[in-house]
This record gives sequence, structure tokens and C-alpha cells, in this order.
Amino acid sequence: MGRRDGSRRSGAGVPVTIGLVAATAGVSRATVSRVFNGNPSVAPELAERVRATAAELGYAPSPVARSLALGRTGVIAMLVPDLGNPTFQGVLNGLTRAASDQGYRLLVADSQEDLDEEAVLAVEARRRCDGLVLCAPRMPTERLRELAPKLRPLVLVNRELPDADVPSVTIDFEVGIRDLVAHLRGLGHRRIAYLAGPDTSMSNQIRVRALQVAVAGTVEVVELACGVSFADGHAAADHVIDHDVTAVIAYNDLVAFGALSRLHELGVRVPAQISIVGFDDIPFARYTTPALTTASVPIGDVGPGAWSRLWALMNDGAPEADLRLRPRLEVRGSTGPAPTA
Amino acid sequence: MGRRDGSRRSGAGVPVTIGLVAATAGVSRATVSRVFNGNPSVAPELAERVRATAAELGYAPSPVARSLALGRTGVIAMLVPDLGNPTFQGVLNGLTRAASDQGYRLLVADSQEDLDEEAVLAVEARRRCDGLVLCAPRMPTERLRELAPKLRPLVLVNRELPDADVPSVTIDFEVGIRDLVAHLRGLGHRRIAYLAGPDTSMSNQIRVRALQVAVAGTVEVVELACGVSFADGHAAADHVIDHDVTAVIAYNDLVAFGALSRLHELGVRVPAQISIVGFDDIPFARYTTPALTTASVPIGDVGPGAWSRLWALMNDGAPEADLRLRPRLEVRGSTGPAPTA
DNA sequence: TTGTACGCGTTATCAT
DNA sequence: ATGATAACGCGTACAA
Repeated sequence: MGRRDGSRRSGAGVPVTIGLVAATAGVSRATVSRVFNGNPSVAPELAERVRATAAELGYAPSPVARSLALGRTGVIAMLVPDLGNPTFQGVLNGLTRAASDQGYRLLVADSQEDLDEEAVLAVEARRRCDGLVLCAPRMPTERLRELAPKLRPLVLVNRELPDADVPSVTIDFEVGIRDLVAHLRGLGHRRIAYLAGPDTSMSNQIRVRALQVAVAGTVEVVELACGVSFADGHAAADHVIDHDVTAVIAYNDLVAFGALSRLHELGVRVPAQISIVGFDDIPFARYTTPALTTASVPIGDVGPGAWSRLWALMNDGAPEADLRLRPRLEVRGSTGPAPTA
Repeated sequence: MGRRDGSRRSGAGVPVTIGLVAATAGVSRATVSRVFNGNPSVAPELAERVRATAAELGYAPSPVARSLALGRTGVIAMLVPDLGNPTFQGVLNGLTRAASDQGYRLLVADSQEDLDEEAVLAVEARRRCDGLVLCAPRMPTERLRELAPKLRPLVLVNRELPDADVPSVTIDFEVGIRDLVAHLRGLGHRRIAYLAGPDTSMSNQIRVRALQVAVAGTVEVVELACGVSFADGHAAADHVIDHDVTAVIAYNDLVAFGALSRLHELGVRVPAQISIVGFDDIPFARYTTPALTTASVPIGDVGPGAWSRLWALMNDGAPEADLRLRPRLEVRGSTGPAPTA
């Protein structure tokens, strides 16, 4: 070893290990170990003495050493493509809390949308922990499929891997889009603009496909390149009015906001002249003027759902069924009857 | 050990350890170790053979075992009081990216505002890692001071610990408030409402104190209980108009939005009748109508600043100076001259 | 009930 | 340049 003397850093005193406690208390290391693991086969008074000297010395078991000895770390990892994306805050929050209920901690890794790095990161993160929650929307399916065995116990977020025995938690975008379209069609809209997210984005592709299925020829859809942010929606609104549509489906709430804001500036009345819907139902979607009709995504359920599946995998080993979270149509003020031309 | 046979879980094959690779390749473990650590004192052809069998067996060094042997984990931890708070997304994002540049991963823990748990969590998180970034706004100073030695290498976020040799990264709320007040005073405002955050919140207390200092008797301040969200601001706006003020300083941008929205509903013109300012400069503060004047907080700099200090501590040991991030006054459309009564 | 001794998977020292 | 071996700190069969 590099530090035969047992010192950690210059200036640090002798390391207070289980051995030191044992020696000081005049017992064996096994006894100390038993005390700290609540093993009842230790004489109460002895246990107390051990606890006392341990406290005196400020001893606490080393998680790293325990991990090695036990073969489990008490940590799970989640790999996300972009920590900057607000969506993940809700997921990580839910995951952290759910896991902490069972005494598990969370390691978070960010692939920064780098596909090559992603696979390496996933494997590395997994090896450091007892399980992995993976969100890798861009990774090719075959790549994921060959990677999966190395990552087990593994739970997927926002994508499924059929016939690979990997549980997943997904959002049912199809249902969300379908309800949105049905709502608009019911209001008489027959020509709708879709403000698209990045076309490299998987969730945009899903929305586009779902849109085609949902309209089923009964409604005309004009797809407009846009983006994911307020600014993108703001800019796209100018193009919207060129296309003679009566309603707009935005990639997400932020985009819908941007469009709403721009239309307001342009003097276009919502929903009298144009109806707008978003997707997500972020906290203040209800407070825009007019309040935003949207597909409310139960993002807070993703983390707990993922944890429950990971937990099952790490124990019984019997994988739970996939969880497909359904957005709920939230009708507010930004949608109304199509204007009669 | 509980698993003398070396198996991890039933169904898993023999574990592929450094020993297996060594045996298979017909060399010693030391050699394999050297190869994987890029030690040049290995014959090129031998190294190649080792690499080959390792690849064949699918071997990768165990991070846990390495951590134990090396005395370092390659992981740092950050403890936050509430992962649900959007502020932390920017911090965690910056921290993760900065740390990953040096090959470090991030463990995130959430104390959920639980003061007792917080201390325990901090110590536990720290022991699992090589360093800790701590954000514990509510922890009593004495408690923190006695805890600090156990947490080193330690960096504090959003609070300082004088004379304790613990570097910190903070936001200079005083400067932000001061600039905001100066701006409003310059526009002729003499009676201002402050929409307060939770009074248990440290950052609210700082704002209140800073406000008192900034106005220095030249401006009258009416403090109104409010909160942190859009909804809180929305509700508080009704009280604002009862107090005959010409300007409003909101606890943060979200609150400012809420107030803005409500005032719009009430037919109060901003900034003609009332000016409003926020704090933070969240992404679409520039897109509200009117765009929000605010104190722009460089939240993205917190993570990197914390990492740089932690990194210094983990190496040279020479602590870097505290980083005090100054918000920048961002004048937009929500503020204007005070109406002449 | 307590102690002895080995193993977890790796790195590093020392000898060859 | 390579190998044998002692650590790292802990948990637990097994013996006592």
C-alpha cells in the first residue's frame, strides 16, 4: 500500500478504525463489528462499553470498507443526458426521497448528451453502486440491449426495451397528445400547428408520430420547427400566424408560453382567434393569461416508480411490470371554440 | 464473510476479478494492476496479452476495492436542503460538470429540511466520498462549527463560517438588494412593498436586513408576508394595492411573476401605476409582459466555484479565498418612474 | 457469548 | 521487468 503507516493525510491523527476501538476497549474486532451491526449476541454491558469507547474515539464504520466486505454499497445511480433540463429535477427529487426511505443514497451522472461517453459512464456508475436508473433517450437500441446485462439491476426511464427483462418507467405521450387533439377537435379546430422540439429528440419524434395517429386525417397538422424554450416559442409565433391555423400544439409548456406571449404582443387574442395547448403542466401553467390548457405529466411519480422497480430487482429479483404514466388533460383558458371563418 | 464462495447472487457466474485475469493470463495480480494503471514498467507484449484476456473476460477494476486500497473514491458529495428547489438544479449541474472534468462523480443527498437528519447525513455522505459541498442554511452556526472538522475537505454554499478555514461560495444578496433599491429610488419611488419569503428562510432574513440597510430611511418599506411561488405572489398582489405603494420588491422572480399576473387581472398597469422587481433572473424573466426588472444571480457559477475550492482543498490543501457572487441589476420593462401622486 | 482467522478486490512495497 | 505479499477496514463462518 501507499500508506503503510496508516496515515491518511499529513496532519491527520491515527485513523480511528474498528481495530483501534477494539484494542482500546479490550475486545476483538468481531465484537465491535457485532455491536455496530446490532447483533444481539453481545453482552449488554460489553456492548455498552464498546459503544462508549467508540463514541469517545469518534468512531464510525467506513462505508467503503463495508461496501467491499458486504458486496453492496447502499447507493444507486441515475444517469441523465442533461442535468440542466428541468424535467430531471422532479425525477431526481422523487428518486432521492423514495430511495432514502430504504436508506439508499443517490449518485447522479450527467452524460451531457455525449453518446460515446454515455455507455462508459453508465457502466462505471453502475459498478460503483448497487443499481442503475438510466435515462438515455438517444442511445441506439442495439447498443442498449448489449449493455443492459452489465448494468443490471437496471431500470429505464422514458424508454422501453422489449424482451430484455428490464423494467421501465415511461410517460405515455401518445395518450397526452391524443387527448389534446380530441379536445381541440371537439372545439371545432380542423387546422392545427405543431411547434416541434429538436428533431433529434426522441420525445419530439414520439409526439410527432402520436400526432399523426391522433388526427387520423380528420385534422390538418402544420409542423413548424421550433425548440424547447420560451424564446423558441416566442420566435415561432410569428410563423404560426402565417399558416392560417386556429390552434397550436406546443412541444411543451415553455414553448406554449413563449407563443402565448408573442401572440399577445401581436394583438392576437387567445383563445378567441387562436387556441394554444402545452405539454407538461409546469407549476405556473395555471397562472399565465390566459391559463394554459395542457397535458399534465405526473413527473413526480417517475422517481418513486423507478425506485420501486429497482428495489424489487435488488431483492426478490422478480421484476415489476413496466409503469406507463398517463398525462391528464388539463383544460384551462387558452383553448376555446375555433373561430368561424 | 457471508459469501466464501465468492458468488454475488445466485445465477451470477464466477466474479471476474483481477485475480482471475492474472491466473488466466498466467501473470501475477500485480502485473495486471500495473497494466490497468498505465504503469510503463510492463513489457509491451505482456501488457497487450493482459489487456486481451481482460477484454475477453470482460474485466474492469472494482471501484469499491480501489477506493479502499487507495484511500480515495473519486466521488464528492453535495448535500442540499431541498432538491425540489429549482435553485439547486443550476448548482448541481455546474458542480457535476466541473467535477467531471477531473474525473470526479457526484453523490447528492437531500436533507429535506430536517435539521437533525442533516448533520447525520452530512457525515455519512462525507465518509462515502472525498469531499463535501454543503448547503445547510438552517443549521445553527455552532453545530456547523463543531461538525466542520469531520466534514473536511468541505466547502460551504450560501453561508460563511468565519475563522474556521472553510471556503465558501455565496450570493451577495446585499448588493442585489442595494442595486434594486437604488434603481427604484432613482425612479422616484419613496414607498415600497417587500413581498417576503418564508421568515424561517435564511435568504429571506438576509434580504430583509439588506433592505433596511439599503433604504437607510430614505424610502419607506412595507413588509408583506408572501412566500416563494407564483401562487404566493399572485395572492399577495391583492394586499399590495391596499398599501398605497408605488413599487414592489419580490422575494424572487416567481413571486414577482405572480404579482405581475394578478395586477394585470386587476387592471393595474405596470409600470405606469406600480413598478415591480424580482430576484434571480430565471430564464424567462425577460419574456413576461412587461419584462421583469430583476437582480440577475449568476447561479451557474456556484457549482464551478465550489468545485474549484474543493479541488484545492483535496490537493495542495491551500484553501482558496471565499467566492462572493454579485448579482447584476437587469433593468427591463417592469420598472418605471413613480407616478406623481 | 466471545475470539480467531479469512476473505472482499485492489494497490504498492520489497525482493528478485 | 515481474512476482510474492502485506496492507486498506470491515463482516462473518467457525471454533472455543
